[in-house]
Amino acid sequence: MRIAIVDANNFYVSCERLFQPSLEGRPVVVLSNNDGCAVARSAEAKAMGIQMGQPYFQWRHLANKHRITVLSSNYALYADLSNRLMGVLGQFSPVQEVYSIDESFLDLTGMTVDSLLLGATIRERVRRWVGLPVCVGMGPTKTLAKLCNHFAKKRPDMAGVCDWDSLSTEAQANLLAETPAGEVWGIGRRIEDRLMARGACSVADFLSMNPTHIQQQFGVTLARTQAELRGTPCLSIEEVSPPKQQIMCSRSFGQQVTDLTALREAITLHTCRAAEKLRKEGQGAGMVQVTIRTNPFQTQEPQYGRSAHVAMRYPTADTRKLLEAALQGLQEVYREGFRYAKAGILLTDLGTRGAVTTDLFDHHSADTEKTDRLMSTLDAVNRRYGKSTIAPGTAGLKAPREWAMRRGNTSPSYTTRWADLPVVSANLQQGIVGNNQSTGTPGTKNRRSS
DNA sequence: TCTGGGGTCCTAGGACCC
DNA sequence: TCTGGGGTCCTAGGACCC
Repeated sequence: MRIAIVDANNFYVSCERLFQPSLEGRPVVVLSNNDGCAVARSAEAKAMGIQMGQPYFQWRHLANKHRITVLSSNYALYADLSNRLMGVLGQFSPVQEVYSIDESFLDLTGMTVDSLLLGATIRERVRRWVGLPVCVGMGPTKTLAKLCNHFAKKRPDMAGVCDWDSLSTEAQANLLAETPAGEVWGIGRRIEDRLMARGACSVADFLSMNPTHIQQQFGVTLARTQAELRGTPCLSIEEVSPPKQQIMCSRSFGQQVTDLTALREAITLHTCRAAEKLRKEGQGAGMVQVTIRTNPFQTQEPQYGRSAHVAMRYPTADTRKLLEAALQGLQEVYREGFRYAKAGILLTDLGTRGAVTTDLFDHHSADTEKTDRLMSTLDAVNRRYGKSTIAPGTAGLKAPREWAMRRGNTSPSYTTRWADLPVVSANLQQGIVGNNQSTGTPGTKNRRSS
């Protein structure tokens, strides 16, 4: 096998820089929802000591002092650029696995091209056609390819491309000895600590451990990781993503809420979004789980958190039925007197809606063709005129909601909203769309060649 | 004052079966 | 003076990923 993994550098930051070139060479950080934590950092911001996942309030002083550009996350922009990136990468192999929003595995098995040349070509083409910087790692297994991708990012002399098989035996050994085991794909904080307690600090140390002991003490997953590092493939490329097993929609509130009405609004909106995803997947849910909780970081406040499971009679994708179940679950878990920080719903027991044995005496439970048509129409309207144009009454009418997400500094949706297109002049923009705040004009996503 | 939102897989232990 | 052996299914919790 020969596998490549292509991974964008500081993906969210690079997306922002693409439309704001003045940010090039300057420290930039993109925040998580609610402007909570750092989720993407430019090289300059990393050098200032800002950690991945670190809460904003802990490094706000640094941001002020060093004039760091701090942006709220703009998922419409990132998702669109991700699609373009994946499209270009797909041209380099018939077998592609889109692994995450900014990463893709490519199967290069049997190709005769020179690895380093191919890697350089991929980088050049993505840079030119999409505008994003990427690094390429290659190897005989996914885990080795990932490790090489790490090397390609860390070592300037590699020029963004690293192929395991092109390295000399000596170079391989040196890299393995220099690299901490925690950098390996599949070794997280906990396992790294346990490995260190056994004296294994580097990847080389980890490789020298007895596979049988690894399996016994750490489980089969880590044993596979070790085998992959030794060049034995255990993980294959998954071209078609297997059907989802669960769909989750949850959000922290911009500010904490106490009353049931606000929670009902949030749960309603989350259920609608989850049901939409469910229909996109072509599935139905057999179980709805509702969760609410207070803020665990506010240790001096009374804490409360609970989930309720509500079973559906049949796997369904009908927003109304799922919502009824969700609100019933919320009623069960809600207690007065707490300041809630987060609410969410989880759809599980997913199955194909067609493959249902209907109840002889209950003709109204399973999704009917009429239901499907209604839901399709609902989705079409909300796609056309913007999210929640049609929403259940329990979503509330008051906008903006006081618990809405905090987003201090979001960039425009440059590629998915006509009004935000960077090429349109200000006058023209006024003439065409006025101050219309509605989202995506239909089809914009597919007209990216223009 | 301020701490994200998704997912997956594996394992251990309990309930239950014959 | 004493209570088998073998199996499945389910769930909660822990680990990982981005």
